[in-house]
Amino acid sequence: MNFTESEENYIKSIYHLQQETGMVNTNSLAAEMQTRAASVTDMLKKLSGKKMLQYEKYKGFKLTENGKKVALSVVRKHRLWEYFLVEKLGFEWDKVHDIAEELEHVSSNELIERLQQFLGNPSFDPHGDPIPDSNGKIPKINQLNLSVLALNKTAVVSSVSNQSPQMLEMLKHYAIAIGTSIKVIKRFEFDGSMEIKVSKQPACIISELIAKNIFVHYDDK
Amino acid sequence: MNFTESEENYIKSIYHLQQETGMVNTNSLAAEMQTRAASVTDMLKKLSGKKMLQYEKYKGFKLTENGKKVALSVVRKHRLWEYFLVEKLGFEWDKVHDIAEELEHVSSNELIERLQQFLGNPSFDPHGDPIPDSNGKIPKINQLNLSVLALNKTAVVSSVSNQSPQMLEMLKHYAIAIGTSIKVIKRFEFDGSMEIKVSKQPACIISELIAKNIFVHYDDK
DNA sequence: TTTTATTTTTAGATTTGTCTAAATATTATT
DNA sequence: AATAATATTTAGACAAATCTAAAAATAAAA
Repeated sequence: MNFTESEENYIKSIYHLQQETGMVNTNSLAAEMQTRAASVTDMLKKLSGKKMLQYEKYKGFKLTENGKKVALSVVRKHRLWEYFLVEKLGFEWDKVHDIAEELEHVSSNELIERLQQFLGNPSFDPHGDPIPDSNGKIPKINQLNLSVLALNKTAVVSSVSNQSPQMLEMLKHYAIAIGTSIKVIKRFEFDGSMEIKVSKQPACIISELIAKNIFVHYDDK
Repeated sequence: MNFTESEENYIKSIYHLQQETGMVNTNSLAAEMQTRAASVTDMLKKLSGKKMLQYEKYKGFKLTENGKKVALSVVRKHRLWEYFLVEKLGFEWDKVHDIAEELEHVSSNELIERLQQFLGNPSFDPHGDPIPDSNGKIPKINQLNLSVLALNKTAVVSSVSNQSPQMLEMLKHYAIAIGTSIKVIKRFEFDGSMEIKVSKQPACIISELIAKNIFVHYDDK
């Protein structure tokens, strides 16, 4: 089946929202899409006509299996393009989102298969988010939030949930990136900040807010 | 100024047509765009409102200087993406046109500047067509048609005007590609066919039609 | 359990790009 | 120069995606 750019964007947003909440409601989707509830309702009808949605008036909605497939294919394209932009074209990660939003709607499947190969079949995008394979399978990783990592256990930064320029600036300052080794030396009860040790850096202190946006996994050597 | 995908496509088509004829008329543009004359008229009004066109009702039209700039920027993007698809992703040249038609509308200027650098600032796309630079300047090459190349003068294939799968198949068979050295040994009056010598290949005969689609230039060593 | 507030949907309008059919202009032919 | 043929434009309609304002359904509060 064929989808317009707008339909793909709605499907992708619904996918992201239902990851959190299971069921999605009109207003939250309107907020996510930066549009009006009335516009959302119109699109819901269209998508449910195309069997992308389980939708009951006034009750909320979620993607069908087919809907999920479409969502994953868009997410896959988005993340592969982000990887391309950062790794091949040298963009900073906070600059790639909007461009990938456009590239993800280019329709050729062969393009995306070849791109994936060209990039060396990456499993994670530059923010650490997993890249679904062509069957929609998502690579899993046992990650936990840095704010709950056991003391003095070395772990590896696997993803960062806030991808703003401000966050990037801070992470650069602390020399933290995806793949960096990190351990927590001490936590301070007063404000939740913590002393950490980043590989090859002197120990330093980060705020609770930063920690909550960093996910790590144990190095499975 | 901002342009829709549709506006960009019209501007690009007008550009290509006016290269041939100077002035463009409604019906030929409708044919080129695979649409109806009435739709063309509607768009002409819109583009002339945006000062992209010199347009007089019933008289024909052509791009303004600003219009040409927009056209060249779209052509640039198209050809850079074609280069990427062939050289980096390994597509055959007859498969890249439709994909580049979509990619050319991705709007980021930084993207295209970085792509150009990443590709090594190519001057010609995989079909031998020149790639305008960021100022709209088009690299020139003194090319002539293979059908009028002087006998026994070695030249280099610089572009091929028919880019169909059928043409590609023939060229592969003759081991002719962009950059291949070639000379004409003999012309046959009977049907315009000619005996040629392609580097490292035994001499062979090609039809007049093939020759007319191949452009060459003298190797300026 | 009414009343109030919130959420969601409908109704109707708007913009963009397209279409068909009819009207008008231009060009070619007798 | 009148008529026929062709090219172009207008008028009016339609689908997609959006919007505002109002109505209807649901949830929360008194």
